[in-house]
Amino acid sequence: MDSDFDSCFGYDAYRRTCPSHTVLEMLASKWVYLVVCALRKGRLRNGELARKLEGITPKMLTQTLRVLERDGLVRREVFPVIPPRVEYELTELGQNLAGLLSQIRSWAEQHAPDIKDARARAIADSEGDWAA
Amino acid sequence: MDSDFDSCFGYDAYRRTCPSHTVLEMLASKWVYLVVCALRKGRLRNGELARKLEGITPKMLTQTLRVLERDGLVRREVFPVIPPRVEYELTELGQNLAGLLSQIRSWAEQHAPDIKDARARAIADSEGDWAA
DNA sequence: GAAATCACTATCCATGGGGTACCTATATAT
DNA sequence: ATATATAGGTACCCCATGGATAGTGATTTC
Repeated sequence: MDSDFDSCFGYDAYRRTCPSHTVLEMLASKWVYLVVCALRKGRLRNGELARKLEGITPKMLTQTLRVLERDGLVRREVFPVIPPRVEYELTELGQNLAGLLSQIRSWAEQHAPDIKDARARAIADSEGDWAA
Repeated sequence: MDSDFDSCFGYDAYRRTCPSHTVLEMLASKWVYLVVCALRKGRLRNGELARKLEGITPKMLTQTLRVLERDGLVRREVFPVIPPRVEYELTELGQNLAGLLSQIRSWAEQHAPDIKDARARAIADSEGDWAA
């Protein structure tokens, strides 16, 4: 197993029309990564998420949470109080995914220096072209 | 370990200015996922990739490969023949990442039915609102 | 009574993702 | 000799989306 094959379960993410392709499209978002990772350790309120995810705008936060809720990865609970209180938590499916996304985030943090170096080298190389 | 902590290695992907944040941003692309996964089993030519990734346009393929090359995940080899021959393969860093991305793709294929159902339910629920 | 909290919603703007057409040079087909 | 195909791109345009800013309603705080 371990995804040695390109496609399992009868679905093929390489195919435009395959449902798994649209799932991959949904996951391919910086904010989806970060929101799911942030919720991994427990339920959080909108404001708590906003403070944790530096630079996210209210619009993007709500938009991302709505998509995750629609796709069954996040559960939204509203408390009918004033001022309003809304909490978000991962569903079982969401927790399942969060493990993988956390590994990606961890990989990004671990290899950020390598990639920074690669980018610097790419720029240096391209600047050597000026006298071609 | 195993990313039980939110940030390791002194990098924090939640911070806008952290290099790991820009790495996550780069990875948050449908075509990056698919190109890296496609190269996992060996080097491929531009045309082979184009045929494998249904629906990718030449521009997006080239753009994606250039980004991956810039970031040190893909190596590009040009053979000076006519007609031109160019091959792409993962670097060691790229192969390292490909394992994780393949797991995500595999997860997407495995859970596509669940998410399809969740979306159908979301639509059904919202359509029940018309008489609210 | 002015400001802040809280969870949004609405509106605007700009970036860039994505599509189409085109390019170079050769081999093959007609 | 002309047309087509291959191969790996580049140049140009469009619009959808990401992202910034401002507003909403009710309540507690200073």
